[in-house]
Amino acid sequence: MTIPRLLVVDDDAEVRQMLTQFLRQNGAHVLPAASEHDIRRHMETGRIDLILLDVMLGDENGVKICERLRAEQDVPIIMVSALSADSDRMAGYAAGADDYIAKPFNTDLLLARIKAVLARARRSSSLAHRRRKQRFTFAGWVFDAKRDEVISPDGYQVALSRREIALLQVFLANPLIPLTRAEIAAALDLDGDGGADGQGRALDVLVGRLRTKIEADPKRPNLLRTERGVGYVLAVDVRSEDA
Amino acid sequence: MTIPRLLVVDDDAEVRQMLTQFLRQNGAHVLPAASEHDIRRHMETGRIDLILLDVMLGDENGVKICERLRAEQDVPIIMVSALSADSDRMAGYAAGADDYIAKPFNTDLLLARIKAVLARARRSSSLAHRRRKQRFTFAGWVFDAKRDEVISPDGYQVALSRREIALLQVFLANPLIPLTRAEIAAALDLDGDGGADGQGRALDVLVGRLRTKIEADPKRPNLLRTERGVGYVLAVDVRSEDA
DNA sequence: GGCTCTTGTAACAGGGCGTAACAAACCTGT
DNA sequence: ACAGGTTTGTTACGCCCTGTTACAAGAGCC
Repeated sequence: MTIPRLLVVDDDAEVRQMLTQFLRQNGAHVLPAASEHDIRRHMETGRIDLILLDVMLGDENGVKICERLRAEQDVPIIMVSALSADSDRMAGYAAGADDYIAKPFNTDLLLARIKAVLARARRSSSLAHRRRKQRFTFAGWVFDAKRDEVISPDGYQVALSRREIALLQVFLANPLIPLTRAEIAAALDLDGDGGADGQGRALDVLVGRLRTKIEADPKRPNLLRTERGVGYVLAVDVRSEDA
Repeated sequence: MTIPRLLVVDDDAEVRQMLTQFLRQNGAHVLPAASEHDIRRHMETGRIDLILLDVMLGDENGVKICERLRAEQDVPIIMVSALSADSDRMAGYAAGADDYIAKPFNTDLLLARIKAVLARARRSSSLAHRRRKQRFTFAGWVFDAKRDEVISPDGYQVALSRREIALLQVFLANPLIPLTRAEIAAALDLDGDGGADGQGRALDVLVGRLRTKIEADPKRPNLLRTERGVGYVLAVDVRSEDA
């Protein structure tokens, strides 16, 4: 329903960067990650449609990670590796990978395989996808994920832009827990982390805009509170129902 | 878990024989086939869990067959081919294959990939097999592919032009999946990709026209949604029946 | 109070997108 | 072939979305 969200896992920053850029140009949301810890953080923050997992992650072992992920969740995984021996491939498949690609690879072929895996996942689990929570209520507000609509406590319908909706969803998925700027930025596929860095106040501006639409008094936010030096929190609990 | 039923398609009797024997030794129920006709016969007779499809079938073309099968039914397909060029692989994936294996292959690896594909298909507890679709219903609308007719939720017949029908069909074939401008343009044989590029806003206009006919409120589309910077999605699921 | 670092926000700019209007191409029946 | 209607691509204009920048306000610390 939205743009596919890919998790690119590679400990080589250069490869990660290259892949991220290429995939973004082809219409995907890309969340870069370098370790199993990164993966889990992202999986908690937001929905992931597919993981592109490098096998050699420094001291971590991609195959093991794949096994663990597969045991816990049903997320499609494509393994990427410099090892092209049949035994390595078999290890990948045995660990539950949906596909196994040897480096160096043709980027267009990679794209084709990603699409194949995504298409298969979506074709078969469109029901499961729809079973995701569809309707959130918090502090009198109602957010309908199906129609991307927000209704204020006094019944007015409020128009949110796509970006604002995406941001709201990140918070709704993590009520009451403070999210760092980096986490939010990653979940939104925003490049620059703001704050300390010189560049990229996009997140602050975005939060501001959302506040003007859903805060009773944007000057004194009650819902989207600032955690100084850290990030933001959705300061109320959220009730979610299926559609 | 029941014994998987595989369809082995190869026009070379020797290869077919070898594969059949090997797979049977590994606990599969194998049905040999040599042509598209054979495939269809078997698909009608009984349940098939996976098709192992050779690309070169004498005068028949495996890729085309794969495309047709995929359009009609939701059966996992692994393509097998002596052609190992990236472009060949891509053609396979584009035709909807779940995996692509180049000959000669390691039989154990083949087994691993078969298991991987079967595992995923089983995990996603395949819905009913889809037959050739003649009639689509979505959000109350009915599209009859045979008569190129569209009927609105309140029973009125709506006249769509050729181009509009073609566009609608592209979306109906990919419900809930965001399609890039390029993909849609390619499917419609539209030359210029629009948006950032200088030329060719034909797609936007076409989408707009379809929206005026199909959307309750064209200003705020609920069916044909825009994915900014990417393309469009049909935002509702589609139920399709054979005529 | 000063100093510094962080956050809020107004203004701006670039680009994507919707759409009205126009013109060319395409039908269709005569 | 011709006339009238329909369909389809192009163009132009303007709105809206979104990231950037610059500056103001605030928070914390000494």
